[in-house]
Amino acid sequence: MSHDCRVDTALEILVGKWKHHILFQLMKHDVMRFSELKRAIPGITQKMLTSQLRELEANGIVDRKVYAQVPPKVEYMMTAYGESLQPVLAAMHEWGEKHVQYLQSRDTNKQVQRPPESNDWI
Amino acid sequence: MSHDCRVDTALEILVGKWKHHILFQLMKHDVMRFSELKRAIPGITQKMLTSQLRELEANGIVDRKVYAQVPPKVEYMMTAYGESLQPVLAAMHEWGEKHVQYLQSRDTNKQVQRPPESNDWI
DNA sequence: CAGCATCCCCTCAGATACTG
DNA sequence: CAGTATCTGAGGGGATGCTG
Repeated sequence: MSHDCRVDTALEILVGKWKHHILFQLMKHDVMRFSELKRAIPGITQKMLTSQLRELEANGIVDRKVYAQVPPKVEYMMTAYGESLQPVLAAMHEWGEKHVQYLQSRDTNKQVQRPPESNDWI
Repeated sequence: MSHDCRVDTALEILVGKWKHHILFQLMKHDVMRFSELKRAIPGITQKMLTSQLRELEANGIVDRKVYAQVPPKVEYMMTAYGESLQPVLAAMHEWGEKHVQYLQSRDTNKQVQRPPESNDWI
């Protein structure tokens, strides 16, 4: 009743300037080291990457594996539970694409059609 | 910046402390006046309600109908296009519910690992 | 390599007051 | 009734430096 809806719960997980980029990478690559993630997400700082990963970890979305060695090696991967976000992200991605087209067709007619992309969500 | 996925496009529409509450109400009621929305969403201020509605309107999600009369009367409703958000919100809501349960079961029983594959989320 | 610690800025959103 | 107009504080996020 007062649950209104749990959309905000999902939003809390996804909101954050970089969180869905991280999820995108981890869903694409299975396992990634910290530096790999940083390289794969242009513009992100260590601080942001760390904090966002910590939040995702605290929510059970990603797993963190630390190897006791020097130099340090830390691997990140989606948890099985985290994978359950896939349909949600897919729905958002799909709608987002439609919305981009919608805005283009609405705002102006001289706008060129969007070129094909290769790195979409599954 | 990120051309690899359109999740952020959907996020831009949904993010905002009150936006999904407004969408929830408008999807439930078809047509609502400004004051009805304000009453239906406890805690929201006029400023927030106005600004969020303006953004939704600018994105073609909601429609604003002004009656030229005194006192003023303004009605808000989902656009046909805005209705296309419904499956996205439904997916997020569904996942949010599962996540709440997941957090509860994880917090109340920290020793036992939850079997990830035998589940019905999604 | 993978971080933590600081400092700082800027936006979001709350409170309050005013208006056609 | 349905809005504007201001002021303000909190915190999300950036830049930089240090460390095991």
